[in-house]
Amino acid sequence: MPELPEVEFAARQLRRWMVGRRVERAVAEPSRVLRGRAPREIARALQGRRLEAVRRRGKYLLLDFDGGAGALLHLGMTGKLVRREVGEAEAYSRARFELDDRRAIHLRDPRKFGRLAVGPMARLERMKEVAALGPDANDPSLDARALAARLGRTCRPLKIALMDQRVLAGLGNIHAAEALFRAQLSPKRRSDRLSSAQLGRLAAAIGETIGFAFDSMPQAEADIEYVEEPGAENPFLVYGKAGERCPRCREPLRSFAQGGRTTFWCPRCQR
DNA sequence: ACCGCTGTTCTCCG
DNA sequence: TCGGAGAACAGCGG
Repeated sequence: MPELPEVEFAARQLRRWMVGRRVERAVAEPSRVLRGRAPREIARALQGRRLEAVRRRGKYLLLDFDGGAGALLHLGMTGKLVRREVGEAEAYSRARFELDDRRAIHLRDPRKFGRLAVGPMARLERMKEVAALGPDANDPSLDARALAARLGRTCRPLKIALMDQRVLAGLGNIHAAEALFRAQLSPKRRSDRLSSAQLGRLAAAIGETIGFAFDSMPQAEADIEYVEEPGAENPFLVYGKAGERCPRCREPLRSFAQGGRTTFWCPRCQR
């Protein structure tokens, strides 16, 4: 499920549900989500702590508890946060925080691609995956110059570089393809050979892509669970639309494999 | 029944 | 050291 917009949605939900609350019990099942750490380490690190803040860095969630304690959460491909009553079962729950309001926040992750780590926040922030993250794709100061500094570091194809979290944090397969379509740039182009006009277009396109995704998402004020209805229409411009006509030039859209993922694009108007 | 997949990380290879 | 391919993780939906 999650790229940057969905993770931002999860961050907002978590703030509403959990900031200011005390964790009465933290429970985790042994699973690869814990990366070999013992469930009781989760319990020991978080039990009795009050959540002070929730931050998002790219697709990571950083939970700041009192006393400098922290939790680092990545939703992987199928992870999601849900709120239940304490005692209510949740399928595929890999960890849960039982709060002082009789609610339990579960990390539900059927495929176990997600990740939960706990410990002093200072240590979590020094972990390589977090420390090496590029600037947030949603950062309003991301302009042509900033993008040039990031993309100039590699000669890989644009689409691959945009999905590299060390280059830019937050874009995944869908939004990288969507941003390139909006910028009219080929996913195959070398990252380090863009003109400043093209970089400007790309910076704007990334902002539009993320903004559009935010806008088409339910706002986190209500206690709704974010689930796409089955049969809902594909909301994207090119993702998942191979064979359909380009919304800009009517050329049939195409797809091809790139870095083990499927890239969707318009071969006519993306150059 | 089979294939693909909104993510990350690892290994193997050039 | 870089980069590409493929595998692994594991369940669901088309």
